[in-house]
Formats: sequence, C-alpha cells, structure tokens
Amino acid sequence: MSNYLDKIDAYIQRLDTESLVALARISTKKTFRKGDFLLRQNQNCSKSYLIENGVVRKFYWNDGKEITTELLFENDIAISFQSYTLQQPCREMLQALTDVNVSATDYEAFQKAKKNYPKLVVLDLMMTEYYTIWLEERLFQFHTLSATDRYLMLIKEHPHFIQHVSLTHIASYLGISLETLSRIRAKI
Amino acid sequence: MSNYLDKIDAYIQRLDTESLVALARISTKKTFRKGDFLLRQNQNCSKSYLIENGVVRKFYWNDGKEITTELLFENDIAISFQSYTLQQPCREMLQALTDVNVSATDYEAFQKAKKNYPKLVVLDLMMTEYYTIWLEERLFQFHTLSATDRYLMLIKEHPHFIQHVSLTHIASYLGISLETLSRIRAKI
DNA sequence: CGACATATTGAGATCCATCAACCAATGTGG
DNA sequence: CCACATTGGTTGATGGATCTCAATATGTCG
Repeated sequence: MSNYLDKIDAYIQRLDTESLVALARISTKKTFRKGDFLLRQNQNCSKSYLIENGVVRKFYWNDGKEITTELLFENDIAISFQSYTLQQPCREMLQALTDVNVSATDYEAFQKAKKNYPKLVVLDLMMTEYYTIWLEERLFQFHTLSATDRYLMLIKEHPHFIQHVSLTHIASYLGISLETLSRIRAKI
Repeated sequence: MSNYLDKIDAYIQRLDTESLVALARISTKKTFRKGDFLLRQNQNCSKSYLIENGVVRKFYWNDGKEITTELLFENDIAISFQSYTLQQPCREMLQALTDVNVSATDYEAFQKAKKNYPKLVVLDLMMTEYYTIWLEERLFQFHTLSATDRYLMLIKEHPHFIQHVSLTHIASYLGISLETLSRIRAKI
C-alpha cells in the first residue's frame, strides 16, 4: 500500500509544469491552533487540507458520544469525504489535536482546475483509490478482528499513534471503550 | 446517495460517441452459472463485471470461515477493488449465487482507453467515489450500530437482500453469527 | 424416500460495555 | 505557592450482547 503512495508521489513529480502551477495557485497555507476546527458539523466540506505538520482527528457524534474515525498526520489529507464529494453538510468534523499547518485547496477551484488540466483528474482518482483501499482494510478489521487484535494491529501499523493521541481517542478509533483498551494494554 | 448514481448515469448519457464506442469495444457479455467463480482467491482481478442480472457475492476466508463483504445485484459492479486497483492477488473472491449475466471490461484495456478518452477517467473517478461513500457508510454501521440495528438498517435499505440471499450469507455480511441473526429475526 | 443444505432453539461461555471509585498529572485562580 | 478543579487513565464489579456447541426442525432436490 505504501507502494501506492510512492506511485502517487512519482506521478506528481512527473506532472507537467502547467498542472503543477494550476494546483499551486489554488492552494494556500493555513494554520490552526490546537483545538480549532478545520470543519464543523453540518458545514459543507469545501476544502481539502494537506497536513504539513501536526495532528488532526476526524470524528462525529453518535448517541451522545464522540466517535473518532480517523487520525491524520503529516502528508495525510484531511477531508470529510462524503461531504466533500457530494457537497453536502457533513456528519464528521475535523479538529486539530495539536497546532497544525496545512495546505488548503478549495473544492470548487479544484473542480475547475480538473476541467483544464485532465492530469489532475488522474491525480484525484489515485488519491481516492488510496483512501478507498484504506477504508476496505479498516472495514476488514472491524468485520473480523477482536478488540485486542485491532489494537495489536494498530500498534504494529501505526506505532506513532500512541505517542501523539490520547487513549480516549484511540479507543474510540478502535470502536471500544476506554476501559476495555486500558485492560487490553495492561494484559500485554 | 442514489442521487449520485443518477448523476453518474446522466454523465454516461452525455458522453460523446467516441468515448462510448471505446467503452463498448472493450466490454464483452459473459454468463456465469450458479456457483461459478467470477474471481478466485489469489488471482489478479483483471476484469470488472457490470451485473446485468443475477446475484453475486464477494467474500474471503478468515479463520476457517467465509466472511461475506458485499452482495451485488443488477447494475452493481463486481470487482475486488484492491486487487483490481493495485493489480495484486486478491483476498476476496466473487461467486455467482444465481445464474448471472454480466458485461465484463478488461482492466488493461480500460487503462488504455482512459489514456485516449479522458472522460473515462472522470467516469472511473465517479464510480470510485460512489463505492467509497458506500464503504464509509458501512464502516459507520460497524463502528456504531448493534447487531440488531445493523439488521434493521439492512431490511430498511435493502429489503430485496432477504428474498435473494440465504440468512447464512446475510449474517456473515452483517458480521454476526447465523444463530444471533435467527434470534434477532424471531424477536422482531 | 434419503441426503444435504438451511434455519431454529437452547444452554453455557466469552467478550466487552457500563457504572463507579480511584489515582496521577496538569493547570488555574487566589 | 497552595488548594482545588480538570483531564486522562486505571481498576473492580456487574450485566448484557453475542458466540459457540449441540440438538432439532425445515426445506429442497436427485
């Protein structure tokens, strides 16, 4: 899978100057403070945020509880996919867990740029494919792994999560209670 | 969400003749008998199958059990996404649950066609986005809903599933045991 | 009919959530 | 600088949801 990230990276390197300039022109640097929202509930997700440094969490409210669905770090792209794609109000919010620097790209501007620079459509497709494969893997884990196995998988695949994110959010991300996570960790 | 299917459909209707012809030229009708495999484990998923009629199930083996991940009907596209996209051996298999007629499109031929007909890239992106949003919704259900609620959601959103697919496969699709599903149904 | 797949039901075990008490670290106002 | 509140994490007791194993229908097809 990280091969595929390399492939996307290589594709960007090989892009013609015009496409790259067009992309740069619609992107702007932004900074968020710890606790700030990049995207609030029920807003339209009108921008995609490429994280340059810092940590962002994606979550929604369900039954009075926050459910964390994604933890985003350097070089990850923070969007609420459904809201961004359909340009509808979002269920999921994006919040900075640390101070965060991003490169923000406007949805409408990107759509226009894709019309003029078809290679950006290919890029969009590749990035979407990458996210889709990630989703499939995550669904696989929920479908077949126990709480303990999901945690073991997490520390194997994303050891840095533990250092940068509270156990409360990790537990929610794994779909288990904080108490259960605490017990799993104690037992290992 | 079905709005988005309409949007994809409208996009296809508005495609220029050349793109449509190119697409038609790389697609062939095929028939599978009940029980046949459209795709076997560890094969490369080298074709996408647009189902014209019949039912197909996507599943993989885990810990000696079949895990059903998707149930596909008329107008659905049957592929193993990761295998298709990365052209790697697949974990998931595709099997016909009934006699099935499909329109099969070769992966390589489609990649070439996309180079010559950029609108097909847009189409590919739209279909991928649709699948991705479906995956997000499914993950949401695993993340937050109980077995009973997942079943209720299924009969609400996909009432035809019950008529065409055995409870054994439905249970697996919902990530619960056949016995639990049976009890849930008895209680309602 | 017999054989095989499919579904139901019961009993017991296991996993995990919930509720509650407690602890440690950090921050804040006086 | 202390008292206290707040946040984040641990631990224990209990109950509920779901799984597993086993027995028993029910249905289907040669």
